[in-house]
This record gives sequence, C-alpha cells and structure tokens, in this order.
Amino acid sequence: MQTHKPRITLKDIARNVGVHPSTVSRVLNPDTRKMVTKRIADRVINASEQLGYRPNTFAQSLRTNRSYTVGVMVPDLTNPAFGPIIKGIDNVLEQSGYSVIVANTDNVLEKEKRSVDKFHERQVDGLIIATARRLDDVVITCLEEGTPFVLAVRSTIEKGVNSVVSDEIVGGQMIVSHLAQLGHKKIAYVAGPQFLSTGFDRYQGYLQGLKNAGLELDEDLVAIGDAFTEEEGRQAAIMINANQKPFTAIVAANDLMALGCYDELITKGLKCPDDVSVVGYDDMPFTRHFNPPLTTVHTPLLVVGMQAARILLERIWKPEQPARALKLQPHLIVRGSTGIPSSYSETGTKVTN
Amino acid sequence: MQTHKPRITLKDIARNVGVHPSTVSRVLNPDTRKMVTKRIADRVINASEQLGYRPNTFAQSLRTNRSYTVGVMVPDLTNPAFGPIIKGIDNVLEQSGYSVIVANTDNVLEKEKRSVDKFHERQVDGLIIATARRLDDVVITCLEEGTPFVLAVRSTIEKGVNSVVSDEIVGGQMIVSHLAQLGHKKIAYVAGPQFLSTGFDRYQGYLQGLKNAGLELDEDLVAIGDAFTEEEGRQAAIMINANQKPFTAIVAANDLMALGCYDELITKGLKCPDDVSVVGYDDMPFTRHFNPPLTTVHTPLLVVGMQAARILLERIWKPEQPARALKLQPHLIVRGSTGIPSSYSETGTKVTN
DNA sequence: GACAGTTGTGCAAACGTTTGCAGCCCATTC
DNA sequence: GAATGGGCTGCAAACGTTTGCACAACTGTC
Repeated sequence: MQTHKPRITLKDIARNVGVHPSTVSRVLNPDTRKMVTKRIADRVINASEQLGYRPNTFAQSLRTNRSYTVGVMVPDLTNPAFGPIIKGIDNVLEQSGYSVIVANTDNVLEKEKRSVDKFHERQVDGLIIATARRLDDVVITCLEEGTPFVLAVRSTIEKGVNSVVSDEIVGGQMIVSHLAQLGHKKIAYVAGPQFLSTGFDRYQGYLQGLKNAGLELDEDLVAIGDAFTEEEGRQAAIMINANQKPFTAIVAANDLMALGCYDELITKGLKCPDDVSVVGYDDMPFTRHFNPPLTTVHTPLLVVGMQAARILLERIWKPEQPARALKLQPHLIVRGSTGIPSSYSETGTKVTN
Repeated sequence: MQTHKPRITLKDIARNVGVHPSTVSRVLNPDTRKMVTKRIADRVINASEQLGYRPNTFAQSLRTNRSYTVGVMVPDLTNPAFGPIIKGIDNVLEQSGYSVIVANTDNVLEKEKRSVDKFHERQVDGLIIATARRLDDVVITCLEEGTPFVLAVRSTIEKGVNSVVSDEIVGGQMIVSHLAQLGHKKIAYVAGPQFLSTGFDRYQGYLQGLKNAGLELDEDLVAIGDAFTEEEGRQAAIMINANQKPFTAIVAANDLMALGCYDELITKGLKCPDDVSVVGYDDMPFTRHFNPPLTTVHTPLLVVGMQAARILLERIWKPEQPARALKLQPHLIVRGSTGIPSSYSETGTKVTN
C-alpha cells in the first residue's frame, strides 16, 4: 500500500540523461534554458516528463529566498464580501504561479499579529491585508520590514501604502444625495467602527452629503457600531430609535448592518421603505434578494481582489516603485429599500406601536 | 531603506550562546528539548528570543518532508457556503500550526487538476477537497499517491475515503415530508448536477420522500441543472413551467437554485408561498433575509469545515487508520417560503400569468 | 598555427535545518 | 580504582536546488 513513490530529483534526471544536475536545473528553469544546447535540453525535458519530475519547492525556496506564496488576511470569511475578493486574488496570482495562504483573523488584533508572524515565518513573498485599521501596528511592521503588501478594501492613515479601495467618501455622498432627491430630510446614520477606514470614510461621506444637500446633522440620529455585523447594526438602530427623534431613512455603513436595521424596523412594526428607507454599502452577493431588495453602493469586490493582486505582483517584482493607492469608482444601486418619505416623518409620530 | 534585516539562524544563536547549532535545534524543538540540560536550554531560549529567531520553514521542510500546510480546493468562493467551511478549517488547523492554501477551481476539471498538482508540488501534508465529483480523477489520484485527504460536503462512489457531509438523503426526505404534511401533492424538483453527490443524493432523498408520502413521481416536474447556481435554478424552473403541469411546490437542490426559482416565479407572476412553496438546501448565510425567508435544510457548514480538518489531522498523524465517513445530521428550518397548497394547485390553472 | 573570444558544461558551495552516531564526562557500582 | 553505563553535546551528512566560477571545446581571425 502506502508506497509513497520515491521523489524524482534533478540528480535522477541528470543520471538518466548523462549530464550534470546543474545542467538539468538550467534547462528546467526558463530563464537559463538558452544557456544549454538545444539537443541536450530536449533530452532533459524528455526525461523530466518521462520520469514525472516535480521540483522540490522547499529546496528552491531555501536557495532563492522566494516562496511564490502570498498571504491574505481577512477579518471574517463568513462575511460573503470576502469570498469574491479572495477569488479575484487567487485568479490573478495563480496565473503567475503564486499560491495564496489565507488567514481568518476574526477581527481580533492578537490573531492578526499571529497570522502575520506566521506569514513571515513562511516567507511569503507578499501580503494582502483586508483587516487593516486606520492606524495599524501590523501595517507599520510590514512597512518597516520591507515586506511587499497591499491593503484591500481598507486604507490606513500612513502614506506610501499600496491599497485598493472603493471611493468611500464619494459613495457616502451618493447615498445621501439619492435620499435627499427623494425628499428625505431626516436621515439617520448607522456607522461602522471609526477605527476602520471604511467606517470612517463612509461616515465622512455621509456628513459631506448632508452638507451638499443643505441638511443639518442631528447627532441623535447617529449611532456607531463596534463591528460591521448584523447584530451591531441592529443595536445601533435600537439606540437611534431610543432617541425618539423622527427620521425617514437610515443609512447603514454596510449591507450587514443594514440587515440589522431591517430586523429592528420589523420589531418596531415599521415597513421599509414605506415608513423608513434603508441603504447599505458593498452590494455583497444576494442583496437583491433581500426583503426588500437593498439599495446599496456597489463595490466591485472581485475587481478589488484582482487589482490588489496585480499591484502586489508589481511590488514583488520591482519593490522600489512608489506606492499606488487605487480608488475604484463606486456605483449606487437603487433597489426596493428606498422610496419617498413616509407620513411617519411628516407627523413625527410612529404609525404603529 | 529596504534594509531587509539579515535572517537569524540557528548558527547565530549557537555562536551567541557558545554551543553547537544542533543543540540549539534540539532546544527549540519541543520533542527533543528534554535531551538538553535545563541550564543550557534556558540560555538558548533566551538568546533566541533576544535575537528574534524565526525558523526557516523551507529548511525545515526540506529536511523533514513536512510542510505544515494543507490545501483546500473549493469550486467557487463566490458561493457564500464556502466561506464558513474554510473558516472552520482554518480555525482548527491554525491551532495545530498548519497553514491553509486555498484554490478556487471554478468547477472546471482542468483547474482542479492543476491545483492538485500545485499542491503536490508544494508538498502539502494533506488536502481538503470540496470539489469532488461522484467519480473523480483527482480523488483517485490522491488515493493512489497516498496523500491524506478528506472530502468536505461531497462524497464519491469510491469506498475508503474520508469525508464529512450532511446526510443528504435524509435531508431530502425531510423536505418532502414537510411539504406533504402541509398538503402538497404535486411537488416539483429542481435538481443539481447528478455527477455531484450533493446533487444525486438530495434527489434520491426527494424520490424516497415521495415514496414515503405515497406520492407518484411525475418526471415532467423534474428538471436537472448543470450547476448549483442561481441561473441554472432559474432555467430548470423555466423548463418545468414549460411542461404545463400543475404543481404547488418546488424543491430546489440548494439555496442558490431556489433563488433562481424565486426569480422565475416572479416573472410568471406567481407568489411564494401563496401560489407555490419553495424549499432550498444548505441554509447558507442570510437565507432568512430572502423574500420570502427561505425554508431550507440547515447544513452546519462551519462544523463541516472543522470536522474535516480534524479528521485530516488524524490521518496526517496516523495514516494507517481506516477512513471515516462522517455524516452530520441535517435539520429542516421552516421559514416563510412554504405554506399550505394554493388554489392554484386545486384548479390546475394559473391564477395570474 | 597561435591567439582571442565565445559557447556550453561541470564543479562545488551554499541555503538552514534535523538527526544518527560517536564520544566525552560524570556518577554509580563492585 | 577500574569498569559499566547513562546523560549531554558535538560532528557531519543529508535534504534538493541554484549559481558563480573555472574550464574545456570550439569558432573565427590574422
């Protein structure tokens, strides 16, 4: 049984063909193949296929210090937004012969550090970080160590960092503008964590959007969640409701939080969008199937992943290049969760309950 | 700038402490630490921390033939079902010091082969395969090569293969039983690919369920999709509709296909569940937010991932153990998409067009 | 026909570990 | 006090590559 067939090495091929292992190495490496006579090269290639040679990546990496792996850190694989990102990353990296190692950090700092340590240990050639805080130790460490890396979907206050994000501020403005156009005046905001650029920038976009529309900020209509989760969205919505101020729309910092708002509206007996409009952010998979279909800002997650991977490859190949901060244009998708303001707002009292 | 700090090696520590590198190695390896005097060991450990030693995993792997990595193959990262699975896998593996390399195969055979090749090249210690077909070359190859592996969420006709799945047949029966209890007699089935165990077994469950309930199979009410996607679900529903036979419920082979059915119902102007009940399978994230909330069979995806990882570790540690085929008990979750049969069924004609 | 130049191949070291073996030292025993 | 034995540590080989260097063979030139 378990007859682990013995590994074929360069030496085996060399012996088979009657040349020195180094010659075989040169043939099998595209960059050096031209150094050796075509006749011999062909025989080597033949033999290598014949014997089913597979290079030992450890030996290669040990010698060259290149692992052809990259690490990807995501906060929560359960969040369907990250699937597409990783898929995008994997797509472009595997074409260049790189493998991706993922780490799920559950949003806990300690795990992030452990993961990045592990990545360094494994000598990944680069990192894609989708967990970064606005100021982030891990990022600073990577900068210092000179590890090529790019942030996906989040940015930091540091300058000179590669990143691929959607233009969150513009996105936030688009949302408010959309609502204002519908006639909303009292627009609540369920914010994400302010230590994340997504949380922070989207909120800034909201503020800017209010200004653009000539609306006042009412702090009683703003609540900040501690995480980009359904539950935190619900809690925030509850807090806003508790303030007893009338509003006709809720803007949530992402789709998950918007779902939390849905829940809270239901328990309060409020209809969306008839009583309250709701907007999300991300356009994660299946938002159009929600009840009601969620108006949201589309972030091209797959593209984010692909671009992040491309930039990372550039940096791996020429580390000295200046950093690129790519901002993808967001795109408002209007669905069934937004409509013209309700009577609820006009009377200032709740219809039910 | 780019001052890649020189790597600290065993030799450095050895020099620092004044012992031989092999001694340092023994200290730093938990299994051999007891071989060396406590006094020296302490000094070594100290120095190692002082200098910030990180073992070179390539050298280790080259020497020991163990990489402490495992490969995970999934068909489509965009499908939110796979996020939780990977998360589960990552959770248990990282605790044992393993890293997970993922590969997205997009359901194309050629990519699967390439990925598994890559994995072998990288000498992963084991594989978790969530892409397996009912008879699958990749699986056979792995069996022959003696690579430890376990199938997640899918099984094959081969025996002696480790796998973690939900009991699809029972799940299928539960669904039909639920519908029959509600009074449904004409139950359509939107099947998944029959070359996948999930597609096949769930369909078998459906057939069995009909039998249990004393209902006849009507082949005009069955359509088979080529993939577990929304679009294929929609196409299948269209085909069934085209047959012009009355039905009051559609069972879809997974949640995605159920969503496709939703779409088709809407374009036909049919209400769910008033006109037609719909059932999915998997209970992927957010199904409860769909419109209507989807009745489905819950598969504990996170647990599937965790168990698969655990079994894999067992096999890596003791390869000679007999294979384990773990079947998790499924669990019907009744939500808003199923109800008592409509007048539609009773009259046999569509209410609206 | 000698020389310079080019081309192709072999040699050997190095990458950083792990591990069987040998040998040292010290304690124990008779 | 010699012999036995056990506990620690050093030695060196090995894992499979890559690559700078040396060298051999050939080509072409005057």
